Amino acid sequence: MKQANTFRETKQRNAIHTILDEAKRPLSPQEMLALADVHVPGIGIATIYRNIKIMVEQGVLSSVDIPGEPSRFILPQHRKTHLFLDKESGVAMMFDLDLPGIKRRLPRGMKAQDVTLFCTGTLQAPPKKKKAKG
Amino acid sequence: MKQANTFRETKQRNAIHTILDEAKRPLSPQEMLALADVHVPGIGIATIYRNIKIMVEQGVLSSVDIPGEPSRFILPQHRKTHLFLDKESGVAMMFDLDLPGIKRRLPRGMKAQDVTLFCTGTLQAPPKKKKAKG
DNA sequence: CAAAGCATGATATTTCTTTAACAAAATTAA
DNA sequence: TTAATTTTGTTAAAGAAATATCATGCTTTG
Repeated sequence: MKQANTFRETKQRNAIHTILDEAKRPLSPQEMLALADVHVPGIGIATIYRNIKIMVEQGVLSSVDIPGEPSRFILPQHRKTHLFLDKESGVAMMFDLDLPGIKRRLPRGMKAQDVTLFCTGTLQAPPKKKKAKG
Repeated sequence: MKQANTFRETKQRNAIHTILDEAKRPLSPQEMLALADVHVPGIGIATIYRNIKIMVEQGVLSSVDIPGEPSRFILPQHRKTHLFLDKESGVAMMFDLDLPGIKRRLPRGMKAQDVTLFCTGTLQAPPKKKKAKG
């Protein structure tokens, strides 16, 4: 019998979702490939792109554009307003920060819909979290 | 006698500089082609890219990266800190705006070298300037 | 104004990111 | 477990931006 078009659960698809959930930051397709490869050795770049496309259409993934860089992707629940990019490592992070009345402070004629900070510099490694009973 | 490697003055090169000087905003190579073509009909895209490269090396031009867009270029004397992009028209503008102590307000671990606002929305046409005796 | 050599325009090529094609493998429903 | 259908990995190919090539045209210098 012919089935309706439905999505299947695969190791690869689960791995892609897992690494995005754990990263909590925007990942490039290449970063996703490297991280997913730990869970599913041999996973191919086409699988990454294929699932990015599908997940974005489903609304499970959201894209993040960065100046002069390929797009990154993040789970919507991890998305924040502003961006920080460590240009050495290519690691991108998002963060929130209130900029009160920022839209009203723009020059005449600039009616902004979105306003985000884009910062570049160096990311210091956060102190290791102590595990309970660790 | 063999000449030292020197730069020559051409219609094309002058036109490229002129349009950048008049625009006072970041232009994409395609925008530059269209605008320069008014001054020098038939100018080719290769000439645009060639001169962009040369002028950037000379420090006469400075590049401006925009998320999800090809690079724009601006004369250094027109460069400002922040960016506004009209996504409809593709027109980019720069502006200054003080964000006091912004670097100190970033989350722990983010040591920023550069902090710029990136705004998208709609650009309203500025009111026409009246010329003296106009 | 003539020779030397840089610049131009048209086009081919490169580079990088993303998508397509397809046989084989994996998943699902019965 | 079987049969149907989706997914995967490999590899080719598409798209877009930027660069290289090269015959011809311009600038410059003497």
